[in-house]
Amino acid sequence: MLEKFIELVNKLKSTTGRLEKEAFLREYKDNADVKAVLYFLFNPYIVTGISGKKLKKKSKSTQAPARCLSLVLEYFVKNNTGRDVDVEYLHAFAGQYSKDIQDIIYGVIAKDLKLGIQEKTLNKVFGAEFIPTLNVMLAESFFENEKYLDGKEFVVTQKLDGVRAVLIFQNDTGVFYSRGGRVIEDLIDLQSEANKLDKNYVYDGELLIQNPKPEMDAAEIYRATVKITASDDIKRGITFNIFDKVLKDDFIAGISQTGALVRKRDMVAELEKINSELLVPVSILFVGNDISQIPALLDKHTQNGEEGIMVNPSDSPYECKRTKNLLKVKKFHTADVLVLSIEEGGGANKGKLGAVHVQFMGPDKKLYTCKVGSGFRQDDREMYFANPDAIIGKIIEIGYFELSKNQNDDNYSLRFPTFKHIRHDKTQISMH
DNA sequence: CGAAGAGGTTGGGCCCCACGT
DNA sequence: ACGTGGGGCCCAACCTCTTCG
Repeated sequence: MLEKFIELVNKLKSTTGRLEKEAFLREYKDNADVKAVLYFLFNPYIVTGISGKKLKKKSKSTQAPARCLSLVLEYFVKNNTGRDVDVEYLHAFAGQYSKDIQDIIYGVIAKDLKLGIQEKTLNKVFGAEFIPTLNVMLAESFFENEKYLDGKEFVVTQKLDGVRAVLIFQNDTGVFYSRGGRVIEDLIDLQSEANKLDKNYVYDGELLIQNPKPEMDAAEIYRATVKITASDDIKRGITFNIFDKVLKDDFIAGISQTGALVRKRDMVAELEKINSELLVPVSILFVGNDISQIPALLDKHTQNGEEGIMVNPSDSPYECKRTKNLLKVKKFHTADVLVLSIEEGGGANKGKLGAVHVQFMGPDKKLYTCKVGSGFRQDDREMYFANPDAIIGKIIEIGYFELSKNQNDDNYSLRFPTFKHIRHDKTQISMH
């Protein structure tokens, strides 16, 4: 099993061409052993509890190595909580091999082996059922795709900052799935309300806490929602805010040709009839073709702490992928912040800049720190890591969505921070 | 030659689990 | 018994490369 897999790894690493990678994979179409490793590596529902930091732990005891890789995979499917004994078990097995092979074994168990292929390529070669996935419609940015709306009528709805969920009926039972395809268990009240819906359809929406306190802003409501949906307890007090409705057969096929406006009006009509406190229609705010209305609508729906708005062309399909037929309109802030230090990256960014630690000013005029690691280009990452003084102590402009807080301390941080450029003309921190 | 597709980086913050005190 | 750190997953943004049309 291991030898053949390593042979494939070496072939995949020998090229950057996707078609060539697909051809290599095709050679192993009938090799159940190799496919089993790929399945383990790319099935998102298999987790091992082992990653970088755990791998650095040194073994305290020695144990006899497992006989073969398939036993190791089997072991980690069952033992996935990341105990020291599990790390030792892995070290014992990997220790029998040379450095190169060890790296591959560790990459498989930590599930971070980079081969330039992922689930999409595997399913293209081995069939759509090979790696189980769930794909929902994801949005592109409005400001980068404004032209796409030219001459089209479109529908505007509110953008909700909660937890994305799709409701799919299986054997007459409503099951809620997260964006990553995980079942969201124990939403007992919502599941019983869901029985009132048409079971031939899939409902797409956002989970949010039911009665947020008036003083809570959108960020606090989001955190309160995650707190409940991510816990193992029974999940009560959650509403399902539905923004789309698609025939189940179409959803499984990956596209529904029914236009967005028709789908949304149908959904709103159905929910008004049911009149449930927990199944809330995301109402239509605007229908028309005047793009100049969008900034005004955005202003209106960010003033009281809302996240922004969403736009679908009226007659566009529901597509189970990231698409311009769903555009998100959000306001980003910019700030000039001070770089305190830099941090090395991982993977492809090893030996290059990973992130910078920056100092910014909170609304209380006190100074806080956070990290900024997105937005750098490859040549930036190389240059700043080789010459840290080119960025440390300098003011940089960054983009961010909002100031954030966590439940552990009183510190502020920034949500979705991204690097823009160095401000050679500035010496002071300032927030906009 | 630009758009689309796919892959791989990075952030904050929540949960649960394992481990050390 | 309790605090802390790691892993996994929720929210993402953004860059790079290949292939398609």
